[in-house]
Amino acid sequence: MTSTRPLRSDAARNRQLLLAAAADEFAAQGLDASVADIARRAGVGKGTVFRHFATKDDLIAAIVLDRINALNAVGDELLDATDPGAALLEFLTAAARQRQQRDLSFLRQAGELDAEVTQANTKMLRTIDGLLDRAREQGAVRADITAVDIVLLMCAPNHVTSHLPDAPPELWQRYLAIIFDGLRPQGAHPLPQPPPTAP
Amino acid sequence: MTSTRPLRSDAARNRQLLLAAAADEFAAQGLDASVADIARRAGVGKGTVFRHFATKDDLIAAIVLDRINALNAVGDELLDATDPGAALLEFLTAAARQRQQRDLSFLRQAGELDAEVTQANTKMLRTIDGLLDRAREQGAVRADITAVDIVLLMCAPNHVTSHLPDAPPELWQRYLAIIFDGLRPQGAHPLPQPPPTAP
Amino acid sequence: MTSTRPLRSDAARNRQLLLAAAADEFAAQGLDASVADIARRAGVGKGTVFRHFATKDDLIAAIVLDRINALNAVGDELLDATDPGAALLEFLTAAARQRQQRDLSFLRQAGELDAEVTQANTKMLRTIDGLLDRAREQGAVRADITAVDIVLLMCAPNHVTSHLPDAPPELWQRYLAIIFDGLRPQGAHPLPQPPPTAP
Amino acid sequence: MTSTRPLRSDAARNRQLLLAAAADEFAAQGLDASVADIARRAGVGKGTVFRHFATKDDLIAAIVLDRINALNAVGDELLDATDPGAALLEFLTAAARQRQQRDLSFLRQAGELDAEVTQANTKMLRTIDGLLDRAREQGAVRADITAVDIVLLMCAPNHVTSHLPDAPPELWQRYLAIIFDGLRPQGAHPLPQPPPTAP
DNA sequence: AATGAATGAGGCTTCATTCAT
DNA sequence: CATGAATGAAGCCTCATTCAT
Repeated sequence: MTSTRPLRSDAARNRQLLLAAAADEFAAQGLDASVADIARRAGVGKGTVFRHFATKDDLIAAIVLDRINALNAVGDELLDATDPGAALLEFLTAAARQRQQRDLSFLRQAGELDAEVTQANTKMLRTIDGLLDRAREQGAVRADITAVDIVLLMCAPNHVTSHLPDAPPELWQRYLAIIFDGLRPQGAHPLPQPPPTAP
Repeated sequence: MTSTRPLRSDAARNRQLLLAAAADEFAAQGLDASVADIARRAGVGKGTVFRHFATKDDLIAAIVLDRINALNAVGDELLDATDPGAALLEFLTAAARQRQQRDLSFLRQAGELDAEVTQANTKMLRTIDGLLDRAREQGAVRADITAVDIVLLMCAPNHVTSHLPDAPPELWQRYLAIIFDGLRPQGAHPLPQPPPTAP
Repeated sequence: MTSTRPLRSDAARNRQLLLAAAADEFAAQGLDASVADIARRAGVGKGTVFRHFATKDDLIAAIVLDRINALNAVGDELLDATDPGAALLEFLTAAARQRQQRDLSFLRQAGELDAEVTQANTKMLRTIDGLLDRAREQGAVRADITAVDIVLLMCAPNHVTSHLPDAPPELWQRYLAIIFDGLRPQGAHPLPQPPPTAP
Repeated sequence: MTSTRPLRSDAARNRQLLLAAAADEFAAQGLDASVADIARRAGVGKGTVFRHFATKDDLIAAIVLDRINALNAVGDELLDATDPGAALLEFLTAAARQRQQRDLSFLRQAGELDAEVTQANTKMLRTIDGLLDRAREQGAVRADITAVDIVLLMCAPNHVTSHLPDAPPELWQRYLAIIFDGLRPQGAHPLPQPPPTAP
């Protein structure tokens, strides 16, 4: 599915419809939104979902992959930004905005999925490493933070606000700001645990 | 548990067994761990679960209630601590240690549940308010942080580490430290969004 | 249980309490009222129900037996009545009043139960035969009716009114009257099917 | 079935299979025949039952609706019959034949179910009113009988025979004849209770 | 002898997935 | 290719019955 067949015009359209519908439905109902609901929202038959994604998990993985790739694109552009500190914040902002509303933490589920997601994740780590290095050089970020730290903290703002029934849609910005302040060198205290390794 | 019947000798034991088993199972498999699995882990029959908790949701609520009450107890003691900043950190540490390993964020689901949990939550907010006031006076915490902020951020360290398949059990301390650094006055930047109100 | 042990004073009381409570509960909720509900209504523990009646079916059988015996007593007295036609109507009235409100047609279920009920049923048939013979002689009842017919038609008035959600409590009298008119010789048409035999 | 979708070729067949199987199973085991048994008898999977009838109650309602509609069709034709008295008897015969063997008195349960059944019931009352008026004019039926009486008495013949373990399949005709004789003007005695109102 | 805790079979229902149309 | 019908495993829950207290 990486680059097998070019995929016919309307089949490609259905695929996009489905990814969008699934993302919406998962956002609205959580990870156990039913395939039937997704199909209905996409305006296609239930069977069509399985023609495009052999498994519900595959569908989830595809969404995750899409998101990581989009983030990677953003990240790559930001590597050339003039203000590295602002660039890193921008990256985290982009990440949070993506998951708006509800925390789509299928990341874990998807982590068990093969090749593509893992690969995209690895690439993301490299990109973040780049952003981080530059920000650190600039003194915008404390020294004891690694790319894995960033990946993990990335989900926090959305998760945190998901506990509030009627949170205003941009509330995550508040918590991203707090966390980002925690990443600055000013007032940084030594960290009690070493950074984790593999993502 | 409010103040109904004393509960017979062994029934009480089973109730505790079940609460523990359920917490474990939820931690291991997420919120949709099956009642059957919980019963099996507790070493009782499936029916026994329902004798103690009329509904799966009731079981969840009971766990949540237990935890909130425990936290409230810790919090109340910490109100008398000599170092208010350390006390707040201590409180957050206790909270995170409770959820060890995996993020038990049924809090939201349970929030919709009746009287007792809501009430305990309200009390927790008041307790945190107390801790926060004192820490703020001492200059250990920035001024623009509210008790609701704390409640929301409380879950973050565990959630964050839950994305790592084989995270070391104490890794959450690292992220709690980072977040707590974000709560300090040093290096604090103005927050882009106002604090949310009702929990 | 026929006449084994005299049954201690309060045990006998509990037995009556249970029979009454069960009859009420069955009348109120239908045949699948739970044993727990019955016990609660009787004000005893669930276990006590099973001490008195080994099985839910046994409990039902006991109720049925009680009722049949009561009817038999009424029937025996009516054998000496001066107006045989009125006596038969009286008997049917007594039968219907017993089942007031809801049709307790456990008769069938109970029919599968051994000795006692069967025996009481047989006796009832004989009693009805007596009532019927005398009424027939008097010309109050058509000739082609048998005791089994009476036994079967006995349940009809209550059953019929049970289909009305808010039937007035004495409505069954209306249908008993209609059916009884159908048993009179005046305007009787030949019956298309022979009378059934064994009850 | 109201007027939604045409229903695909084989789906329609399964629907009929299910209705038939359900009626059989209910007749054989009473109203709490299990959905699993019904599915097995229909030769389909358990899930298929729920594809066609969202709920066990819906299935029951569908059966009831089918039957009432069929009866209504019969009744409408009989409105044009030459002998009104015979027509009414014919109607009651059709009703009883439908429920052959065992009394399917889900009518009450279904009465609580929405629109369609209620509506069909109302129509049935009107039809019976028509049959009754004409029979009364002809002097074939006593004056104090209402359509609701007929609806209620309709179930009696089958119910009555259901208490006999091995009743011959046409035995209900005997009791219908007796009851119908009770509806004739000859030998009618005044009724002790007024007719009920709403069905 | 009574109580109520424990049990597990069985009921209804949902849902991912397969398959005939 | 798309559709939606069919399937059966699995989930939550109820309840008659047994058993320790």
